[in-house]
Amino acid sequence: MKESIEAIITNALSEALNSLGSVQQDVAENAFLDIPANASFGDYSSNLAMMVASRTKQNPLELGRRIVGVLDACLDASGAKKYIRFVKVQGPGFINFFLSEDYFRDYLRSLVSLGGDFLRVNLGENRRVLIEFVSANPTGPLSVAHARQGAVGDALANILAFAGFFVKREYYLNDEGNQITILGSSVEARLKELSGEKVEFPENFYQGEYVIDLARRIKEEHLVVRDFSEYGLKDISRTIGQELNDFSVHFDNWYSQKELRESGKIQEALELLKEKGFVYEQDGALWFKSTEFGDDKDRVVVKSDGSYTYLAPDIAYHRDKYERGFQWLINLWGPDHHGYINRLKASVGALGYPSESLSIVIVQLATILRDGKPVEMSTRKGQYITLREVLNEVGPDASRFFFLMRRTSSHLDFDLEVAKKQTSENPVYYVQYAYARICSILRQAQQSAIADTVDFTLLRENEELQLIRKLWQFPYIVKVCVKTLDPYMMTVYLQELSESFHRFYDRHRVLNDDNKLTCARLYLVQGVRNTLDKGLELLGISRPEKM
RNA sequence: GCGCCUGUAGCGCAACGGAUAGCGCAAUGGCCUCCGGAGCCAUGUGUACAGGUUCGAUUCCUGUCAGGCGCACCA
Repeated sequence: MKESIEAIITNALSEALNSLGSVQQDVAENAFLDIPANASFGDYSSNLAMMVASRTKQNPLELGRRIVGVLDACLDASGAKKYIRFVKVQGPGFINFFLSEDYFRDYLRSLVSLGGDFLRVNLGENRRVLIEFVSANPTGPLSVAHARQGAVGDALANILAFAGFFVKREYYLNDEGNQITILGSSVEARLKELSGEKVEFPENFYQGEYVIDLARRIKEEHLVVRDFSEYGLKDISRTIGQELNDFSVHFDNWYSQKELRESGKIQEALELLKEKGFVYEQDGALWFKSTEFGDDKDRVVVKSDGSYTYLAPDIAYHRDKYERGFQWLINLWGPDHHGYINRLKASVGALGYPSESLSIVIVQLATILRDGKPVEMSTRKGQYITLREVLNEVGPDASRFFFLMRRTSSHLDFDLEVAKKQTSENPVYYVQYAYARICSILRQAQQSAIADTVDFTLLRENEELQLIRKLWQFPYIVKVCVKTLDPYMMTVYLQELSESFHRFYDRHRVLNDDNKLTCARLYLVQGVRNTLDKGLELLGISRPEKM
């Protein structure tokens, strides 16, 4: 009952609208119930009256008042009325709902007694989601761009799982092709160099220091390597896995492109498209009619020399994702791939799947600044800041928070010098500090102070009620993250929650002379702890009990 | 040339088409006999430009200007 008050209000609103006879179904569906930033506009706010009024040319304020007039009966029937202090039409026609203090106190009671699971929201209904991210070519260490994708993808996967989706994380491993061949040649050339041979090292070889390291290890350990590509691939993949692990980014599956090809699935997928009449031959190549699905031009899938373009295995790969039973595919890509969205969506459409079942999230680049100047990045030249360096310099918690702090679609400037200098001023510490403070309080609290029966009505200070209200917003924030496919709002929320806590802490003592009050406040900070704990966990950030 | 993203306070960024455009940093001044001062409180300037859509625009549309990125039978 308590957690579904949102549903009750939504139902009551549409019932009230119905009883007024002016049903505008499409409008009513687009109306929303929002938690306004400003508490003076209530705890829930609906724009329903304005939406309908604009369509029917009525006065929104007047319509709002008429809705409120009949709303009372609808709410009364559901038994929710005792939790609603009043409903008011404000501003240009918002219908604002003000919940009672007891409602919030009941929320706190449930939160503490049920713990983190109480916060869970079921939006996914166990729908199977495959989220694919990072998928960097295993030809060099991960860059900061990959790091950001890792942070966003991992957090997003956590949030989706928490919101009731069945989530699997996947890394698509490009373990064959030109790039890998060149990698092998690069390693071999460096090895010869180390042995004193004079070899040429072409422009298109991988120039990075790590190739030399790799070759040096082969030489020093007297390894017999038959296939340098294979060796380089294995070694670098292992390094990538290790780095991601140190960054708390985990995958359920590493999907090999090589195995995909060997399984014959690429051919199968192309046959399928052929049967459906979506491919044709021209100039000796095989083309996919992606224009029939909204792409600007058709795309080659098999080159005139008989080899596949990148698109061919990708079509097969995505078909395989669906074949494995996933209903929703989420791909995180860098901005350099945005031109690729249409053709992949076209592929999915051609295979017969709804285009909404594939979501592409473009993770904008993180520009690395050193001494205020952007660092040129190129995998080939081996000039870039690696995930490893960021981890060493800034640490996993701060860097993860940092990568998530801006909207995923926004550019991110990351000045290494500043990040290092301001480590203690990084917002992540503000949040973690709140957590550590609470742990400290709980350590000092007498066990006896935590009673079975708590009088939550003792929590009546402004800062206390505001803090509980903030706690109560957590499930709403989870919903926003799912809707926007962006963990960013969670970072904002955790900072706001910490702020509410610090303010409360500064003005009121938790451990005080009044046993009953102490007890109630201990429950309050326990609730804050549960919520911070869950929020940080979803973002993949540690919760230190001492700092 | 075509396409995508971005122009908001000194800097970095917020604001499902909503209400008085917010937050952090930096700056100035206050707050520890008391649970962790990595904290709290106070102080203020702004939507690149020109039109349009509507009850209402930072948000949507058109154009101009400025910045970033992408436009392969590469991956």
